[in-house]
Parts: sequence; structure tokens; C-alpha cells
Amino acid sequence: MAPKTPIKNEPIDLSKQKIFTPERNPITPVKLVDRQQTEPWTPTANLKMLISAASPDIRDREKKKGLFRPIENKEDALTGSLQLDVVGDSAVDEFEKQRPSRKQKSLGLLCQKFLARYPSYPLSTEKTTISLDEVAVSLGVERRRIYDIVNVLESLHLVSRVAKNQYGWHGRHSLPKTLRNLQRLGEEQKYEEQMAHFQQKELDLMDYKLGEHKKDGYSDSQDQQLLDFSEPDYPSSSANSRKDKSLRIMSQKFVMLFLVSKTKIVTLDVAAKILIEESQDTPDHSKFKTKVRRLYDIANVLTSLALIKKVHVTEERGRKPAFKWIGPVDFSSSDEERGDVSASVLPELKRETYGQTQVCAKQRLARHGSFNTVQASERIWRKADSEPSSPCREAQGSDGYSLEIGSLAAVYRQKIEDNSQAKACASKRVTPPSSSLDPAAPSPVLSADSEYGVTPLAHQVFSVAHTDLQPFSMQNGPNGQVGVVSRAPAASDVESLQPALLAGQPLVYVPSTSLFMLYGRLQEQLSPGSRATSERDSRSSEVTAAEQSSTPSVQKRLSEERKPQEEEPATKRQSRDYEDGPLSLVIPKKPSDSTDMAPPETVGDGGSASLDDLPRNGERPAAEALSGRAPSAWGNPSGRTETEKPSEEKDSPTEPPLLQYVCVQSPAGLNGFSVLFSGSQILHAVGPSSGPVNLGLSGLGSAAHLLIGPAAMLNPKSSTLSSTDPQLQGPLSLNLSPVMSRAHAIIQPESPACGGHPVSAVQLQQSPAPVTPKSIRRTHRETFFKTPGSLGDPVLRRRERNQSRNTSSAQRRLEIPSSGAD
DNA sequence: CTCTCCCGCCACCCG
DNA sequence: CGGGTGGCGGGAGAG
Repeated sequence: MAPKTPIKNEPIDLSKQKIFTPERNPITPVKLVDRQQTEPWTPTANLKMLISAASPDIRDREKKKGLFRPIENKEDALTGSLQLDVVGDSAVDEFEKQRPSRKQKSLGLLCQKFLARYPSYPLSTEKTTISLDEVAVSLGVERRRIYDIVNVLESLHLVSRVAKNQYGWHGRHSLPKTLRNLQRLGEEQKYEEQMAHFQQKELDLMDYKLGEHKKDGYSDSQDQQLLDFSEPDYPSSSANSRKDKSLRIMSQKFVMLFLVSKTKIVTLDVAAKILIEESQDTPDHSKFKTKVRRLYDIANVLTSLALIKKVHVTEERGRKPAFKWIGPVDFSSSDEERGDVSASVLPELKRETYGQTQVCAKQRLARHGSFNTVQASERIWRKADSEPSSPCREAQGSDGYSLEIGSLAAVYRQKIEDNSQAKACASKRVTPPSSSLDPAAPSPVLSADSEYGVTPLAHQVFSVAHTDLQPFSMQNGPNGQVGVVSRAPAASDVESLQPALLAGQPLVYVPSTSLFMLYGRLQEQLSPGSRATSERDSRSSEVTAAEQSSTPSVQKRLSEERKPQEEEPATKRQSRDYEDGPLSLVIPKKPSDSTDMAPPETVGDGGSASLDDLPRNGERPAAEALSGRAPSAWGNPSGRTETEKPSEEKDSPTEPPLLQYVCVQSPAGLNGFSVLFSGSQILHAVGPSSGPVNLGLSGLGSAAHLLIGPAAMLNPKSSTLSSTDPQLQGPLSLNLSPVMSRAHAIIQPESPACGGHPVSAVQLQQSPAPVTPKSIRRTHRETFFKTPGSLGDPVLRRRERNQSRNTSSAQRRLEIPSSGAD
């Protein structure tokens, strides 16, 4: 092995190792090779090296913690925390052997791990200091990578540099504000126009290439022309210097594009072009390429934050990589201005819905609570309950709720810490028991009710989730599982679970627009003129028929393909899917005026997962509610809780599970990805096919999916497809089996224990038919846990716990001696 | 093949 | 000027 002497913290990498390797020439950087031959390089080994390299302090700590984190072995995590201590190399090796795989090393995963270390909404009291060295060591990566993460986080003000190797963790508290500002800036920069401009150009270009050369006739060489903007100068940022090119700035701009975009979808090429344009760089191809690379880096981080999700925009010419904003959209509250769809559409409905919504919300909460912390939740929502009327609820709802949460959070955190030790023990029980997924099938919901339901719900959801839950969940991060994991230590215990859930709940905000579109479509048309329409139009240009066509077929394929896997629990493949996981969907739209009034409700949960245990009493009411309108949102708390335990999936950790968006399942090709269609089209496509559209929303960690059936309809058969989500398959699949048609929420709660799971909620359509979930459940459940993301984490988590202190407070002392402060 | 994007060299820049 | 930062782009894994 190689750990030779630690070479300071710098380059500890494998690369060095080659040096050691006698046989091979230094020239080729063959890391793997070395490993094989020498065998030294297992992650563990690597880690050790790193550790050794690290400052002594760190080293010590780490050792104590036993943190060797085999990165990929989730298993240990699951299995046990027992292994907390240093994992034997031998054992570890096994896992490790499987190579780390590129995915495991991805920035996104790394970011999740990073985020998992800190609470999304730290208490003001706890000031967390991030030591780059420490983080790098603990995450087992070189510092350079940490910079990438931190820079983007910094652009969103989640962190800020305090000193030399030190960053302060702020969490998401100010995220809404930051986003609002960025949005404003973006508007000022006229990014929207720029985007449109480029998009258009692109289309033209493409046509040209295709031979259509409709307009200008650009030639390839002229491609670059695209880059240039004909438009006058925007107030673009100042000249750019190195700084302007910084990842930080790029990140902000990228975010601005989303915020300004009506569709909330930004294709990388367009973003790259705009950035280049702005920077006034000469648009050359290599620049473009570089830009795109950076955008991917940024996107990975944002994805980990559950702010965006990868999608593909399908155009006639083909698919283009793009990202969709799934973070909060309404933070600004000026819906009208912004043209919120919701606002414009059916204003009055919203109100009505509220009432129902509330119900739902409660239920959800209740449910939620059940898995998570029952009591706590009860209290919480109880309050909400008390106040039936919207006005009230908002007040109480938010505040009260949040407060509660806050406290809970604190408790939770504490618990975790305390438990860290306990975990070991706990770990054993980790496994969750029941897992029935919930059968509920959501799809139909949309159809009828969509309108109303949507708006309000979204709204509510938004508020609640956002406000309250989110924080919680966010702690762990967007990553969902990771976060959870981390926080919840091993998860295992019930107790831990609870908290975990909270923490883990992923809340995803779905851009309302899209949903709306969908909904609208489903129903038929929404109100005319609404913005949605306009959006659609615009979008439609991009996305077009292609999608439609694809859709139907896609579904089939998916079903086919995926099915097989469905069973499989762990499925390796799943790794990439974001979808897996419990999800929660939140739809944010907010009603315009009501901001204040906004009912807070909800969060639904999506429960799909097996949470049966929950007493769902709450549900029934839901049915009623449903009947009328559909609530559209689901939140899922999913807590993924702890659970992660087992997983062993080896590899997969992969992507961030978090975010999902509305997507139609992509055709086979895309596994994890979804394709976004323009609203209208989708529907069409879908409708005919009757397949449900799957919206994947995942929560943070776990993802959930929403299936939307085309108009109400969902034939049972359709469910088939959907049911298994392709991606999810294993994991979360909510199967909607036949049920789907009626979807409802269903979820029987049974084992709270599982609680961890996310549940998916589903909604409902009117017919409350009982749904039976297919067998899915348990298996799936397990799978859930295994979500990729989680996998990786486990490790962390363990360490985390140890480190948990970081979070809390202690960390700072760690500071690097060397750098010493000052 | 294309899409992603990891890796890490090496330039900046700050103290 | 040494070390923290982080731009940048080669090149390779994944699909």
C-alpha cells in the first residue's frame, strides 16, 4: 500500500502513488493499474492516506470517529454502524474493489455528501465553520473539488468564506432572498430575451444544417455566430476578468437564467452561449466546450441542492441536455408580475381549494408525522388544524408549524448526536419493516380537478414545505438521503428514524408552470390566456412533436424495460435514477394574492412508500376533498430515513436523487432522465396513449414520482407502465397498478417504523377506490433505501455522526491549525 | 459515437 | 514567494 508519507495535504492523490510504483513509468498516470497490481488503492486506502496526510488534528479526529469512509460501501453504513470504526481494509476492500466508478466520484454525489454534513437550516446559534481541508479529507477528495462545490454554494450564499481555508455555513435561510435577487438581476439583464434569442437562433441553425436553411443560412462556421448577440449590450456584467469567469459568477448567472425563464428549463448550450456572450469572449468552440463543462459542474451542485433537475429538451432535431428548475419559484411572491400561472389561472378556485387543501395537508402532515415523529407531528399540525380557515392557517400554520419544526429539528439534531454512539446498536434494527408502497396512484387526479387543486395546493405546499419542512429536510439536504443519513445516524432506530424523516423529507418544488400546463391540458384547457399558454407556446416551439411521438412509445418501452428490474431490489441501476426515492412533490405555485393567506398546508407526502402504517385516517377526508379537486401536491416527507442501511448497492450512489421534475419518462434511452415536454403536447401524447405521465419529483433524497394520468383516465393498464417506473422501479415505485386509475391516496400506514419511508401521496381522483398496492412494497422499500445517493452517504453518515459535531458547533475548533487563523 | 465531466496542471493572487 | 484558489481543457468513462 502505499500510503507513504503523507505529503501534506496537497496532492495526495493517486497520482502520487504512481510515483511509488516502481514498475510503471511515471508517465502514464495509471491509477487503477496501480491499484490492481499493488492493490493498494482502495478507497479506504486512499482515505487513509489522505488522512494521514491531513493535519494531525484531523487525523486524530478522524480516527476516533472511525471514519474511514469507504466511499462506496454503503453497506457498512447500513449494516452497521457497527463497523463504524475503521473499517477493515479487508472488508472494505471488497466493496471498494468495485471501483469507485465515475459516478461515485461525481461532483454531484460529492456535493450531496458535503451538504449532508450541514443542516440546511442551521439554528442561528450554531455557527458552522467549514474547513476545506477537513471536508476534503473526510470526503476523500482533493481540495480542488471542494472548491468547486463551495464556489457554487457561495454564489447562492449558502456559505461564505471567512478565512483562509474556512468557510462559514449559512444554510438555506436566505436562499429565497438570494433567489429573488438573482431573479431580479436576471430580469434586468434581460436574460429571458437572450435565451429566447439564442434558442431561436439555434433552431434556425439547426434547420439550416439540416438543409432547411431557412433563415439566415448560417454555416457551421457561423455557428459561432450564435454566440454573438446581436442585441445591444445588456448591462451585462462588467468586464470580465478572471473573476467574472469564476464559477461563482457563472453559477449565479446560470441560476438567473432559470429564474427568469418561464419554462424554468435551460439548455446548456443556450446557457453557455449567453455566458460567453456576456463575457464578451470570443466565441470559439473550445470556449463553448469549456463553458459547458463548467455548467455541468455547477449543475451538479445545484442538482444536489434540489434546485434543478436534469432533463432533456426534445426538439425536432434531437434531445438537448437541459436542466429544469425545481427549486422554489415563487419566492418573490410577485406572481402577477412574473406571470404566475397560478395566479392568472383560476384565481378563485384557489380559494376554494384551500379548504380542502388544508385537509389534505393535515392528513399529510399527520401521515407524515406518523412516519416521522408522530407525536411531534401531531402537535404540529394539530395547530394547523385548529384553524380551519385559511387566514388562520396561514398564520398558525406557518408559524406554528415552523416553530415546531425548528425545535424538533434541534432536538433531532441533538438526538442524532447523542445517538451516534447508540447507533451502532441501533443499526441492527435498521431495517425497516414494512414496506408497502403505497399504491396510491395519483394520476387521475389531475384530470378533473386539476385546476383548483393545483393551485392551492401548490401553494400550500409550498408554504409549508418550504417553510417548515423544508428546512428540515434540507438539512440533510437536498440530497435527501444523504442528508438523512447523515443526520440520522444510522438510522436505525425508530427514533432515529423519526427525525430522520423529517430531515429527510425531501421537498421538491415543482415549477408550477409545468404542472399547470399539464393539468391544464388534462382538463382541457385552462383558462385562456393564461400565461401558461404563452409559456407553452414558447416552449412548444422548442419542444415539439417529437416528444409527443416519443411519449407513447416511450412509456411502453419503459414499462417493458423497466419491469424486469422492478423487482430487483437493489438494482444497481437505479443508481442513477433520481427517481427512486420517495418523493415528495410539492407544487409551489402560489396564488397571487394570497400570499399572505396562503394556506400553508401541505405537504404532502407522497407517500408511497410503504408507509402504510400510518394511520391514515386522515386520508379519508382526503377522498372527499379529492373528489372535488385534486390536490395537486404531494409532499413527501419521505423520510428516507435512515434506512439506508443496507444498501449495498454498490455503486450506485450516484446521482442525486433529489430532484425530479416533471418529466415524462424518457424513452428508453434515458434512464434516469426524463424528458420534458411542453405541457400541451405532453398531454396530447399522453392522453392518447393513456399512459400516465410520470412526473418524477423526487424529493430530495428520495424521489417520488408523480404520475399523472392523462385525463383522468388512466386505464389500469396504463398503470402498468407507469407503475413501474422505469427508473424507479425498484425503489419507489409507486405502483400504481390498477389503482392508478383511481388513484388516491392511499397509503396505509402500517408500519410506522418504516417510517422512514417516503411516502407518496397520491392523490386523488375522485374515486377512491381502494387501492391495492401491489406487492411492491417491501421490496421496494428497501430499495428505496438503497437509493443511490444514499449509498454513498452511508459512509459519510457514519462519519458524520461523529462529525456531527461539526454541524453543531464544535467544529470550528478544528480549524486548521496550520492555517491557523490568521 | 456523443454526452458527461473527472482530474489535476498550473496560473492567479493574496498575504 | 509560498500557498491557497480555481481556470481550464485533456481525455476517459458512461451510455
